[in-house]
Amino acid sequence: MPGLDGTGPPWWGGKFRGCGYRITVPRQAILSVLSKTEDHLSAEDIYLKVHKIYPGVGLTTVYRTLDILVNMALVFKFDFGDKRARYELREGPKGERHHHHLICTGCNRVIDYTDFVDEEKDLLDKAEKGLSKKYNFKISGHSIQFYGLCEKCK
Amino acid sequence: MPGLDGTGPPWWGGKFRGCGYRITVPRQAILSVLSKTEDHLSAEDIYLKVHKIYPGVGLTTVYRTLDILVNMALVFKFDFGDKRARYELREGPKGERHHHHLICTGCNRVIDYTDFVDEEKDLLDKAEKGLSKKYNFKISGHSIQFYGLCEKCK
DNA sequence: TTTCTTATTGAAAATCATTTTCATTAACAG
DNA sequence: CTGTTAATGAAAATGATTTTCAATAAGAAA
Repeated sequence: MPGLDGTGPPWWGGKFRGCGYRITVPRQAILSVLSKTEDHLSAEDIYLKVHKIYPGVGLTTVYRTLDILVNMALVFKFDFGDKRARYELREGPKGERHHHHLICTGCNRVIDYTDFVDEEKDLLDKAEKGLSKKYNFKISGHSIQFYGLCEKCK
Repeated sequence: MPGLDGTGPPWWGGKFRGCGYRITVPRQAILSVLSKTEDHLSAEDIYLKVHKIYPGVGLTTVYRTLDILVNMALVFKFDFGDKRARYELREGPKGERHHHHLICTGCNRVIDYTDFVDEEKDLLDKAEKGLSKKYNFKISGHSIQFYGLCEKCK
């Protein structure tokens, strides 16, 4: 198999080893695909892209690798309400961008937005503190999303 | 079939007709179950409860009815990350309570909370206005949830 | 480099919530 | 009471994801 292109976050090699995982061609290919897009790809989207370059890589491996990447906190997994999960590298091509999603219930298009995230952060921090104390809950994450109809669909 | 107990929101009879739907025994039974719980029931949970009293009612009908109820805005449909959808009557036994969810990723327990919902509402209103203008998006709803580990699981 | 161990893999089968199909039944308008 | 047709249940279909299992390849050790 030909070598990879070396794109993608440079640090995951070490992180992988650190977690006891082997660095394999399919895993590199999947990370490479994720690192080259701004989109919210489904497992099958990723499979198709990887498959073009490495036809040997199967869908099962894509699922397994994505699971690992999510557990390693290298990748976000989202659920936008259609059945398939979507995946996004935490550190995108332009560095980490904290953002949320605007989901069109008409065409399933997803718009990233970064407006209000600062205000949101304040509120979320406050809520997190209050809730974790009141309910004795160890909060590890949150999700905010808006649903509606995009320009074209409304 | 024996009659129903007459619990549940009193107004849905008319609302049903208004939408051109027939009032049937399975539909009444499902609404009755929903109106008697504070829990976040899955379709199968509801099926099992309904089935105890009306063994003739099938799971398919539960799914179909829930779909209708969600579309009529009588019921909320949630996705807590385990695969099954959860359903909640909008107007619960104690009247409508605007609340959000704290989801334990350990045991899948869900805690309703109403703290911070006022502050959240302010933020959400502001965000909704801003986003709908900026992205020309007609916002129809939102979802906020926190994930973490509950008392027992952490 | 070569060998060895075992994590990783792909293909196919299994899962499982949800949806569809279709012949039968029951709401309810007239 | 009767006719129309929406609603129903059982079974089959769907579709994303997971599991199984024998074959393969990563990387430590020799």
